[in-house]
Amino acid sequence: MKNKAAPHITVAIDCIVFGFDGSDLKLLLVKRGFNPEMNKWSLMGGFVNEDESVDDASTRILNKLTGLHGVYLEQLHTFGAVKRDTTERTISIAYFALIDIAKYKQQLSHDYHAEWFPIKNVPSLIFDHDAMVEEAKKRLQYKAALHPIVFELLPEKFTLPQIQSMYDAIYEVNFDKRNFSRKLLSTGLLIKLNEKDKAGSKKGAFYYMLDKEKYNENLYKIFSLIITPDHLQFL
Amino acid sequence: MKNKAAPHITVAIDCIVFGFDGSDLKLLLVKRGFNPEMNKWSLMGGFVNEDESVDDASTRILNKLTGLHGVYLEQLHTFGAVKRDTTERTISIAYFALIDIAKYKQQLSHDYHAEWFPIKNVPSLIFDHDAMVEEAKKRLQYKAALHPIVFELLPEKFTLPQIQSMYDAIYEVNFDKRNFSRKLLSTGLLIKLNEKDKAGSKKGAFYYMLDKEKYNENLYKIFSLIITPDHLQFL
DNA sequence: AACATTAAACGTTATTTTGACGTTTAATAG
DNA sequence: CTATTAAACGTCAAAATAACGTTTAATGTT
Repeated sequence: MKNKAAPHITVAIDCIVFGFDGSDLKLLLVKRGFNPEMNKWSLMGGFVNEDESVDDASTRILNKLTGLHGVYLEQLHTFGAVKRDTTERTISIAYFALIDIAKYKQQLSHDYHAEWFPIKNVPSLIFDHDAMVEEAKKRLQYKAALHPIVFELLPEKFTLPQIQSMYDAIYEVNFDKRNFSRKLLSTGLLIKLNEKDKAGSKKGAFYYMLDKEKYNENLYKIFSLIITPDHLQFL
Repeated sequence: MKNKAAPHITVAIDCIVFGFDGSDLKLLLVKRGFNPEMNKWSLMGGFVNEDESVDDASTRILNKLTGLHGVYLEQLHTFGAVKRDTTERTISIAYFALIDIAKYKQQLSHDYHAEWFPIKNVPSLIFDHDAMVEEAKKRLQYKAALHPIVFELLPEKFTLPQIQSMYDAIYEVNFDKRNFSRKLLSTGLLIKLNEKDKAGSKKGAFYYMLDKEKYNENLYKIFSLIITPDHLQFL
């Protein structure tokens, strides 16, 4: 099939930005600043330029809002219904990002009116953005079942109760804290520090960090956290 | 950001078609019929029309070559490097399909010169099609770890040695046949038939089929097939 | 200083699952 | 009737599991 007759379509990028603040999983939304659907909550997005790859475009767009570099960013799914945008035919390549909220600099929020929402309390969004968020949540569940990517949501040092809170939020279940802790520590992925975080209890919880040297050989062990039927409801 | 200034880009579909013939996992390739790269092996593809969604486009393109309906088709990844196509800027939305080769009607192969290749013996492909195949293999490994989608590669009735052969091919390992069989049967996903397939041995192997009634409640159990470190090398 | 309180840490137990592997069986060929 | 072959059936010690209880560290109050 020759290329010349092929239609040309506008290609957009939409970003589903997940953040964790130490106790809750959150989603970053922006107020749309123009018609149609002005002033409604939306995912952050933009268009792909002619001289950049779609991955470069998504990095540029994400950096423009958050000011962050080196954020975990993964392509999710391309949404391509004919009438998904009311102005003209547009396909959107959706990416999801994982951000430690403590690292997020809010310097751009006056430009975009960006705001974090708890994942359980997301307002209705424009176009197919609701569907994008659902798809991203599901992808996160799949990915986190077999890969420790959710550590991208944590700061360099974190506690066991914090990690568990994050897993509880992602899978929408309550893991047994004794079994969760035993299994996670048995993966060999963590280094225990001598400092404690006293914010959550009187005793204080030990800080941990990822053992980068053993990461590659132990990362597959993360699956053992989720093998109980209750934790596999997302399938 | 307003839409009017956004560039328009050609949007293509490329299909990675996996098939299983009862003993080997295979990939369907076509000989490219026009320049550039005429007569070289390539994935099957086409362009998205203005009046169809990307999912409809992929179904149309796949049906055009294979003649099959109801084929398992899943969006894989959008490839969007600037110069991935030498004629003009094109992004490609890659899908992978799973086909039972016995159902495949070769009526189109004179149009496209389509041919099955064993997954371990794939020739070099045009553009970024090699990367698409690698990405699809990895996605299949991820997906099959948590979901019994690979049954889409099997006929209605299949044997235990056939399923294992398929898993061995997907994960590039040799599962222990006694443990594999015990675990798979313990999922409750299969119904044992009274017929035997005598092609592979003198005793003959019992046929099984999927228990559709118990599918939803048992599908998560498929993960138990792959929890040994050797089987998780794809992570 | 003593006591109360709280969440984190440490732990127990019966059951289930696991990997590694051997043996028996069904059916065909000679 | 015997030999052969792959499928089916199985054993076993070790490891992991879910469910849950107890102890500890540290702070606040009296």
